[in-house]
Amino acid sequence: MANADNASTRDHSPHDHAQCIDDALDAAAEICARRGARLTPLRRRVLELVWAGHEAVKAYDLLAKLDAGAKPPTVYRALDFLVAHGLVHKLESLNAYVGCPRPQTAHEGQFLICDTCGLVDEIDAPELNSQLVERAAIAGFAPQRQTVEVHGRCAACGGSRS
Amino acid sequence: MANADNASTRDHSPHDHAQCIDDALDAAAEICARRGARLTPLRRRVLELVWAGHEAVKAYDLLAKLDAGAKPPTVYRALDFLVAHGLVHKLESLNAYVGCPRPQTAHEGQFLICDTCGLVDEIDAPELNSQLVERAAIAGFAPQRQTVEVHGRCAACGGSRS
DNA sequence: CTCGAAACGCTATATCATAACATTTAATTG
DNA sequence: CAATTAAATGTTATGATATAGCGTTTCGAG
Repeated sequence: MANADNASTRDHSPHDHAQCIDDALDAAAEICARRGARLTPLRRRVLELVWAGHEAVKAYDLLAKLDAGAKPPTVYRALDFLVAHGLVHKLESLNAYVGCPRPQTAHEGQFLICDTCGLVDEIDAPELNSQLVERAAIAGFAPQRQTVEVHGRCAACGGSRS
Repeated sequence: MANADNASTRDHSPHDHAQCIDDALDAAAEICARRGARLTPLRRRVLELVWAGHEAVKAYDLLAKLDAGAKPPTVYRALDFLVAHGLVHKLESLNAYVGCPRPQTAHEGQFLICDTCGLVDEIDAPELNSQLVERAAIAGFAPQRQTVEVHGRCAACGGSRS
């Protein structure tokens, strides 16, 4: 029973993905404007490419889709900017990137990554977050950044049901 | 107030680290024997090198410490074995490796990583784990592997106190 | 002792990422 | 609006991480 209203950002159900891209670009423009950050054509283009789907994207794949002749620093710099502004998250366990569906509010991403179809679902689990912080505090540890990535099978690929 | 009895595996307090290494090697030997897995001299040596401290270790640093002339596949294969048997964990956010202090029981690691001194503290937070699983279930997602890595400052480096 | 599987050595190459410096573009300000 | 300067981008080179593929050695099973 797929349910578009559950807490997931997105599943692989058919949807108007052009809308996802538009939303992401619009949100990015607004956020950058508000902060005085420059969403240059290059950065905008990279963001658009990252949002080609709801899957993780590799830096060199982006590179290949930019005008021929683009060099690695070009794409890495754009990604650095996008990550710094929370428009894109880096998935450490994949060395890949994914668009952030809720860039308006600063947050660490927590991800469900389907190893079968590649879908990346960013979940919003504040209770998880606070448990992690609390748990760290017990050890006298001051958290600054967290990586939470769960690999497995999404619902569409036969996760809990089929 | 460092306290050796808190839930952390280890802090940077002075301790008999030779004992840590011995324990790890003994545990590894027993586990491998029980499973019919071969803890060869090379694998044992790599495990020992990983346990040089409670910090994350890079594959190429290990390589440099092996007999001159060792090639990358040598160390990566040893690490693959150690990781597969839960004797070592890979830290995805660092592309580095750390010895597992509790290899007897299969588990996913959850780590507090001090960006100041490099200390890696593997915590055991089953409640965190089950929350993650539960949260995944809501999305119909079947978890198979998780990466939980928190970066920040450990107590000794001025995390919660000094 | 022989055989077959596992481990290891080795070469080459793929993949991921950044340092350093030159050039261009854009915002600032006089 | 021209001069100045800071930010962004282009470019070359290289560093860092990781694996494919194949030949050789080691080791346990029969």
